[in-house]
Amino acid sequence: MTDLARGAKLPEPAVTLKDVARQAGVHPATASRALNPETRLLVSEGTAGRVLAAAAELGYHPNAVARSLRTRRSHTVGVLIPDLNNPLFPPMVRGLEDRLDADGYVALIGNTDGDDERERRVFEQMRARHVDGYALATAHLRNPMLDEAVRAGVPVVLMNRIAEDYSFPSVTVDNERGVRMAVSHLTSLGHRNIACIAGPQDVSTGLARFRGYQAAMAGARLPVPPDRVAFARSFSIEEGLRCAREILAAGDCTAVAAGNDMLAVGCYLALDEAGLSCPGDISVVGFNDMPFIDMLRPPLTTVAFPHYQVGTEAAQLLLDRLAGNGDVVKVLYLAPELIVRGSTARLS
Amino acid sequence: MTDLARGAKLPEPAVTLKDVARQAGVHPATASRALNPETRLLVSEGTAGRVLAAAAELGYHPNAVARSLRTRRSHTVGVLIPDLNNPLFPPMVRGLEDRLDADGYVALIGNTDGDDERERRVFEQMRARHVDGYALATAHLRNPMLDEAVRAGVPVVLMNRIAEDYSFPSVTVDNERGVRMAVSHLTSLGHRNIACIAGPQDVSTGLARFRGYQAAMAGARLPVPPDRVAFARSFSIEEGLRCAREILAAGDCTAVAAGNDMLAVGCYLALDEAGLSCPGDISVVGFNDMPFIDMLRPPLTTVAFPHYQVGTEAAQLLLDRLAGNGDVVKVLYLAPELIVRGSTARLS
DNA sequence: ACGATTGGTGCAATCGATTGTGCCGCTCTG
DNA sequence: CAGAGCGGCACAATCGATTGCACCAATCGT
Repeated sequence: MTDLARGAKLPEPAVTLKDVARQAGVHPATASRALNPETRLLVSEGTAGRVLAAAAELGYHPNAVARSLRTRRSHTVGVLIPDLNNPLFPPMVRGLEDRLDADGYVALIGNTDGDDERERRVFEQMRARHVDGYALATAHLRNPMLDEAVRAGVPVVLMNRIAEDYSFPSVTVDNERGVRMAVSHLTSLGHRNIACIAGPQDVSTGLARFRGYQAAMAGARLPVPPDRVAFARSFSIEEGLRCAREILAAGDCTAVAAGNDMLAVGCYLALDEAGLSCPGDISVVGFNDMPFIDMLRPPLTTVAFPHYQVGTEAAQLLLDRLAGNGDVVKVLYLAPELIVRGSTARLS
Repeated sequence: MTDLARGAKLPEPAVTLKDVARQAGVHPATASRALNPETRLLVSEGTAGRVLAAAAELGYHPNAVARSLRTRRSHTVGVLIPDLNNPLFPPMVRGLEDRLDADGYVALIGNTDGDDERERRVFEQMRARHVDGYALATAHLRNPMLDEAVRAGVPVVLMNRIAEDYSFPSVTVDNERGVRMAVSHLTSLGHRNIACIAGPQDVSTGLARFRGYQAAMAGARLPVPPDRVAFARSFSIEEGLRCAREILAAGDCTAVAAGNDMLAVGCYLALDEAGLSCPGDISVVGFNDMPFIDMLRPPLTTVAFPHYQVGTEAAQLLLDRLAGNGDVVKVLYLAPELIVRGSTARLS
C-alpha cells in the first residue's frame, strides 16, 4: 500500500491565476480577462493566445470559491425536496441537474422529510453557502422562508407545487385535469360509485386533485357521499392503507381514485387484506406514474406527466431569473396523460 | 403582485463579521475568534459574550464562501453515483447526507450514467469547487481520477464497491456470502439446475456475486454448464430480459440467481414472455432488496443489506479522514440477509 | 520592586480571482 | 506635426473571513 492510497496529505500544487500570468508574461488581471470569454475582447489576440496556452500547459483550473467571493455568485442552487427516497423526485432532480449543469450550475439537494425544523436547517445551510437561487418541491405551501428569500433578492421557483398567496414561477402538472381524465375513464367503464383517497389538503397537489375529483363527479352528475372520501395525512403507503380501509368499511364502491400512486399502493394492500381483487372487484387509479409502478400486479392505471421535464423546465425558469430576464412570472402547466393499465376494468 | 414576489433584486443587507465587530466594539479578528468555538478560549469571557450577543442581534451568518477561501476547506463532499433514478442509491445518499449534515458538511451529487466522459466532467466541477473529499459509488473500478484525487491529497471512500489495486476505505455488503446464502436457499428447496444472470464483470459487485454463485455451486457439488450462465452488460432490466431469454433458450433450469434485482425483474419479463410462471415453473432470486421490489408479483426473494447504513458508514469513514484520523484503511463489510418472499418455491 | 511570563486584542497579510481606474504609446486627423 | 482618441495592459482595491505576529497590561516569581 502506498502512502498516497492511504490518503497522506501532500502539498497540492494548486496552480493559480498568478502562475498562469507569470508563465504567459502578463499581469494576473490580464490573464483573468483573457481566460474569461466575456472579456477576452479586451486583450489583444496574441496575448489571449499565450495566456490560454499557458493555462492549458499548466493545467489551470479556476478556483470557484475565490471567484464566488468576488462575484457574489456561487453558481449553486438549492433544491429542497421532501424525500429523495420517494421515486417521484429523482427524475425531477436529474432534470434540474442536467439543465443546470449545461450552464455551469450545480445543485445542492436538501431533504426536508416534511419537517419544518429540518427544512429551516437545510435552508440556512444553503443560504450560508450563498446559493444563487432555490428550487422548491417541499410539502407546505405557506413558508416563512419564501419571504426571506425574496427579501434577500434570491430567485425561487416551485416544482410540482404552486403557491397561492405569492406568485412564484412554477412548473407543475395540470392536476385537476389529470384527475378528471382518470375519473372519466372510470365512468366510461361503467363505474358510478367512485370513492376518493384524497391527499393532504394543505399542499397544492392534494387540493387540486381533490377538486378535480369533485368536478368530475359533479360533471357526471354522480353523488359523493361523505363516507366515500377519505383524507390522507401524507402521500404515503401507510396512509393509503388506512384510508382504503375506511372506504371499504363504508362499503358499496366499485372504484377508487387515489391522490397519488403511493396512496394507490396502500389501497392495493387494503384490498388484499379484505380479500378483494383488483380490478375484478374494485378498480383503482393513481397519479404520477412513478417508476416501477408498472411492475405491480396488476399494473396500475395512473395519470402520468413528464417528471424529468418538470425538472428541466424549473431549471430553465431559474436560469432565466439568474440571467436577469425574469420580468414576468411564468407558471407552466405540463399536460397530464392517462396511462391505462391493468388496475381498471369495465364494471360487470 | 408585489415587486418582491416578482424577484426584484434588492440590495441585500448582508451583515458581515465587520458589522458584528463594530457593534460589539472589538476588532473583526477578535469577533472571529469569539464566534469560533475552537478559538473562543482565546478571548475573555466578557468579550465573547458581547460578540455573541451582537451576532445574534444582527442576525449574523458567516459567509461560507469567504471562510472556504481562507481555510481551504469547503465543508463539501462530492458524491458520484451512476444514476439517481436507480432506487438503490437514494437510501445510500440519504444516509451519507444525514451523517455529513451532522458535522456541517453538505454533499454535491453527481450522476455519471456510467459514462466516463460525464464522470470526468462532474469530477472536474467538484474539484473546481474544492470539495474536501469524495464518496464514489460509480461503476468502473479502474479510474484515473482516483489517482488524481489521492495525489491532490483529497480523501476518497468507496460505497458498494471495492477497488482492487488501490486500498481505499470502503463500505460494502459481503456480496459473495449473500449469493451463497441465496443459492443455498435454492438448493435447500431441492433445486439442482440453477442458472445465473451475472452482472458486469468489470465492477466489483458483479464479479464478487458471480464468484459467490460459483463457490456455492461447487460447494453443493452441482455442475455449471456454460450455457447456464449469462453475463449482463449492465445492471438493467433490459439486460436481465436479454440474458434470461438466453438462459431459457438453453433450457432445463428450474431456478435463476440474478446479479441484482433489476436483472431479476428483467427475468420476470422473460418468464411472462415464455409463458412460464414464477415460482411455479422457475424460482428467481435477486440481490439488493430495492425499495418497492416487495410489491411485485410475486414478491421477489432477494438478498437485503442496509442501504442507508452504507451511506452513514461511508460518511463516517470520510469524516474520520477529514478530521485527520485515518491512518488505517478500513474496509467495512455489512452483513447480507436473505429475504424469502414469493418468487422461490420447493421443486415439485 | 523589577524583569519575565501570560492573557487578551489589535494589526495586517492572506486565500485567488475580478474589475474600476489610469497610464503608456500608437494611430489617425486637421 | 501636434493633440485627440483609443487599444492594450498594469496597478491596486475588493469580496469576507482567518490567523501569525506583535503589543500592551496585569500578574507572578524571586
